[in-house]
Amino acid sequence: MRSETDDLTTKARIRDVALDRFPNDGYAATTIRAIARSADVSPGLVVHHFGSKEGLREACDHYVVAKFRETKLAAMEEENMADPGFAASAYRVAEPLLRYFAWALVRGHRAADDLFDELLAEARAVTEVAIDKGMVRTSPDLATRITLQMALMLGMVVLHRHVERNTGIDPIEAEGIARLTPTLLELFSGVFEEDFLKVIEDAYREGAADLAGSAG
Amino acid sequence: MRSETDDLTTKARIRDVALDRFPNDGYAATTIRAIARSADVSPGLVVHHFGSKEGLREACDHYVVAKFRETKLAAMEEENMADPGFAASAYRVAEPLLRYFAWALVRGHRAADDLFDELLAEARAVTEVAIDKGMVRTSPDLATRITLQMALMLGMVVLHRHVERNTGIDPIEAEGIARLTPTLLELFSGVFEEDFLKVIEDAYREGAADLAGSAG
DNA sequence: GTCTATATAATGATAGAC
DNA sequence: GTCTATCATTATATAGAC
Repeated sequence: MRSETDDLTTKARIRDVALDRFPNDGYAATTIRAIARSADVSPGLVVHHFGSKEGLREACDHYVVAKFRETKLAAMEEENMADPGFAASAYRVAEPLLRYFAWALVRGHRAADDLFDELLAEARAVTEVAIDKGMVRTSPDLATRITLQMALMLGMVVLHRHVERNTGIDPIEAEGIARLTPTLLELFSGVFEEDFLKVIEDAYREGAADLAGSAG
Repeated sequence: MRSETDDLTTKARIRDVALDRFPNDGYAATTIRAIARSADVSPGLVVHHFGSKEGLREACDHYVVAKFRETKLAAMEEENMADPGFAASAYRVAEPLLRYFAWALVRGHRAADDLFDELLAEARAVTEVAIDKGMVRTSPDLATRITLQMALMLGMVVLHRHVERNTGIDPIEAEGIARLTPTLLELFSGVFEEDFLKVIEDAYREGAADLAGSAG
């Protein structure tokens, strides 16, 4: 699943290890030594490349956010606004990136805050178009509604472990979010205009059939 | 706002400080020394009372979870099931407790997992009754729907900072959750039967009027 | 770019006096 | 119950060789 830009410089390898460790083990528990060991380099080299542990963390932040933007924008073009209310494009990124983003969101990293606000601005724009087209319902306080829905959805990602524990489906995985989509549509069905709701439900059923066919 | 059981033993004071610090500063950054300083005791005493830093954390877990259960159960009795789908009773606890619970939920502490599952079981029971009474709609996969809604709502609490940043309303505060209720009702309106939705919307408007009157 | 060796600081936990 | 003093460990970051 490695992307075509296999930038496996040593520096990138260190960053990728940190990217994986920080959300899973926590910041303090992820020591420079542990990262160095996993990346098969010396602790000194980690510091050489990133200046400090904090520098490494910031490098991870910026890398993840940049990568997230790329993927998100790509997803936007291909299928524009299949289900605008969901900001579903936010989830079209690799699992480690999403996991890191969720972690940074909870810890309140600057870059993550900025990305959250960006996703929000985008969701606002998309939703306004969708309202004009009669797909999505308007609201007495649309800005708050969109903000809450974004926080709810990303919050679910943050608490994905509990969803997985209780349903066996992990919303942080691409397949998991797909399987949970019908239920999410049901939960947020009040946001959509009735006609459009039928359209996306049908679209999902087709997509599910496709998936079942290709995965079989 | 201190409860009538003012158990201000030194041990309780230390625990309260830790309760406040762990979610805000993180586990590692919350040193025994820092806790001791805030509680005006020696670092040695912290260890004397709780055995170790990990022991202190577990004491916090159990205290918060127990307190949460008390408050939740009390709220259950008085107004039974005003809006069952929301598991709103989960939010009738003091802000520091909710903040700690959210933190423990993200970190995956055992006691927090158990409480999450308990809230889920309760929401299931309440929802089934509500469905029988024609207040809430059923679902092709009710268990998943309830689990997702719980994760969404608690996830919003975990990401409360971002809601606050973007709307000026903080869902971790009692007043904040009250102000956000109409929008949450709107987002999840698809979950309720139409007649009942009107009932709770009216009930909210009355409540809001009451609040405005008493706060004016 | 990469390593080894080390300086410096801070932490969790212990021991024992009061 | 509460304190002071201290140990042992471990961490980040630096210095300098290769």
